[in-house]
Order: sequence, then C-alpha cells, then structure tokens
Amino acid sequence: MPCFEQEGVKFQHIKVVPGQRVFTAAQPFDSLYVVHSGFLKTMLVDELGNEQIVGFPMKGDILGVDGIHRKTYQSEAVAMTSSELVVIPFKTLVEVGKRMPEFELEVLTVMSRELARQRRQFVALCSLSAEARVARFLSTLSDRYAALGYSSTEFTLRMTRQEIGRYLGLALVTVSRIMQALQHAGLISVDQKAISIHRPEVLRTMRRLPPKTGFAHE
Amino acid sequence: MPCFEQEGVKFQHIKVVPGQRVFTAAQPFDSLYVVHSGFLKTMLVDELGNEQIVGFPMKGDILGVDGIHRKTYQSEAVAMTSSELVVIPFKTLVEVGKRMPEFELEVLTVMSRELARQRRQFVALCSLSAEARVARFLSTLSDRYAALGYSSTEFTLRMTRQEIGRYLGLALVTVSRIMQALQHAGLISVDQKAISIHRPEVLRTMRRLPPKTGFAHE
DNA sequence: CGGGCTATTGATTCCAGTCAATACTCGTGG
DNA sequence: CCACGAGTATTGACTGGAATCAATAGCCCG
Repeated sequence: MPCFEQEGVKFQHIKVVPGQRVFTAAQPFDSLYVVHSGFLKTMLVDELGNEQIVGFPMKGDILGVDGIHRKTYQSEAVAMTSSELVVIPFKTLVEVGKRMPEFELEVLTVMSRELARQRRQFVALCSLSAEARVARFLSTLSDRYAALGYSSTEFTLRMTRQEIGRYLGLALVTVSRIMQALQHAGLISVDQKAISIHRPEVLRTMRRLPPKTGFAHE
Repeated sequence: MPCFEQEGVKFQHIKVVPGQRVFTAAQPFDSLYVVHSGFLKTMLVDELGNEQIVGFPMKGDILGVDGIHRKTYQSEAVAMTSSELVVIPFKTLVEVGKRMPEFELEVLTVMSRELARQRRQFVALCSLSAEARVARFLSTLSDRYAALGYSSTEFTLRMTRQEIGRYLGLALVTVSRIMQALQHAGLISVDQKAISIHRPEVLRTMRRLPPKTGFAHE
C-alpha cells in the first residue's frame, strides 16, 4: 500500500547490508524510511548499553517516526538482511503535503498502525506468560510472512534467540526452553533457525501450556 | 484559548464527568481529542475483559490516534476527573490540512511524541524491576505535574493502586508494598493517595532498592 | 582443526503473583 | 450519630515462573 511513488513523486532508494545501521539514537532527524524489501530491527539503547528491541520491520513498515517530535531519532535501526529502503526526507514530506494532503494522511495512517501494534505488544507483555508470548510471536511472524506472500508454515528465523528475548522481555534461555516445549507439545518443529508451524490456531490463542504430561492429544 | 485555535480555526469543546467514556474500542472513528483540562485514562480491553491501561493523558495530550488506520478506535478513554476536551473531527483535520499543512504537522508531532512515550514505557516494562517501575512512574508523574505548573513534590494520585498496577504490569499488592518500601527508604511519603517526593533524583534512576537493612542513612 | 557465536539443557535462586486477613475511607440510610 | 457496606489499601504467608549461573553441544567460517 505505501507505494508512495504512484502519487507522482519520486523518492530515492537506498540499499543497506546486514549489520548496517540506518540511523542511530540521538542523531539529527531528517528522513523517514519505508521498507521496500528486507528485514530489519529497531531498538532502544539505555544508558547502560542494554538494548531493547521494539520491532522487526519488514516490507511496508515505516522507520524513524519517533524522530519527528524532537528532531532527533529516539531509536536505532539496523538491517538484519540486505534491504532496500525508500527515503522520505521530512522537508519533502512537508512540501509535498502542501500540494497533496492525502500524502501526509498516508503517513498518519502508517503511524497510527505502528502505534496500535506497539500497544498490542505492550499488552501482550503485561498480561501473557512467557509461553504465550513466544507462541504469539511465532504466530504473528507467520501471519506477516503470509501477508507478504511467503509460506506461513515453514520459514527461517532471521533473528537469534537473544534478539527474540530482547523483543519479548525474556531471557535467551527461556526462549530456547519454550520453543522446545512447543515442539514437544507438537505445535511446531524447531531446528535451530528453521521453524515449521503445525497448529497455528493453537499458537494464536495459547495462554499456558498444560502441565507436562505425556498426552499428545487432549 | 487552547492551542489549536490560534491558527484561526475554532473547535468545539466538550466536558466529561468522572467515569464517563469518551470513546470505546471498536466504535467508529471520527474525531481526535486534545485534553484541555482534567485527567483521563486510556486502556485496551481484551477478549476476557481484562483491562490494560496504556496511558494517563493530561492537558496537551492527544486521544484517539489509534483509530485512524482502521477507522475504528482500538482503545477506550475514560475520564478520571471532570475534564474538558477539544474535539477535532478527522474530516475537518483533512480539510484544514489542505489550507494549512502546518496543522497536520502539529498532529504528526504529537503522535510522534506519543509513540516515543509508549516505547519508553515498553522498555521500562521489559527491563526494569517492579521497584524501578514504580519509582519511575512517580518520577514521571512528578515531571508532568511540574510541566503543567503544579507542584512536583506534593500531589494527589488520581488513580488507584489497581490502576497503577494495570499500567505498570504489576499486581495491586506489589504496587502497595513497593510504595511502602520507598517510604521506608526515605525517598517518598505516602498516605493513601497523597504523595510527597523527597528524592526525585534517586527515583528517576533507581534500578533496585538495597536489600533491607535497618540503615536510615547510607 | 580451532575459535567464536549460538543453542540446548540442568540446577538453583528469588522476585513478584496469589490467597487471605485486616484496616482505612467514604457515602448512605436507619 | 453510629452502623453498615462497598471500595480501596496495607500486610503476611506461601508458591511458582522465569532469571541466573553454569556446563555442554552444534554451527559457521577462516
């Protein structure tokens, strides 16, 4: 949807390689970025250097909106795979907005979506057990892949257990343990970064795994 | 004269009484609201009826932006005190935006601020202990009061322990216990809803309270 | 092959949730 | 006025889930 170019305005594309930083916290804000292809992570880094991952943007997602209000980026974006980004200089956005207000509206909409996503994530974090968080994470990832036309049942994780943990508010070992547990429960198969989803409907609504017994069927 | 009207556009004001709902989740989206006076809470309600509080908006904060992208509000806003809100019909925003793009920019900015706040909250939830969360909550509240010209050291909580817990991802009893602990540590005084802040600088940066000893001085 | 990173698995600790009892506040009506 | 009850807050005892500490094993790449 956010193929802004159809509106008659051309934007520059940039390519980034794995590990490359798109912008850093505290750096002066000048542009928004829309993911055209590839896979990134955005994170906040606190005074002590702990990084908290706030999202794994993919095609169609927007980066850098948290820079608008203070004129400096508040977060950091790093490419996890080679990626292509559409650069939208904020000045241009403002200019173009004068002639085509729908364009600014489009940005409002994407921001609104991002805010809502962030809130859901927040709620999940508060009210769900570690198991439910991991289950939902996999389920959501599956949905996002599906939306982009990839397989929703077989995919490769682009991030480490560590990063998943830093996204879900869990320790690395907990993520690992829970993935094993989900596998033993027959809901998924895990082999390192390769994932198969067997029971998406169970993952989506899981609250807690039944206390471990040998039952494979309920 | 509230902020936006200086731009030559008049907006309707509405008043709400304590407990009154401004909008409900899933209700069709039509307007944004800016708090002119008073004190509200916004929350998400899940399938099971659990409510997760996502914010306590005060003067200058914006409500309803999460409704833009799906044309229905995704959250619920309730007044905690009598409050006055500026109603900005979204249609009008779009109209006015055509003549005055700065106006839409203003909205972008407030949304950006809200997104950043939400993220910080999210990080706090992931990486801080219960004690640090409560300490930061009080410290932040203090700052917000100060920004509005009220006392930053003496104030009255408008929300219950239950609501604080639902905002911070903690049980009500935990909030209560920690406030007592902070009091015994000499950082604040608590008497039901009345709060005095004694050591704001400690609250702001606290990670963990030292294991309880009888020492009143370090 | 060796070194570094990542993942799995086990043992133990401890923070915060749950359950439960008591006390405080406030509004209403006998 | 006091009694009563509903909502809110404090405090204690106990439990359990996830973190931490720690050891081993698998993977990738020079």
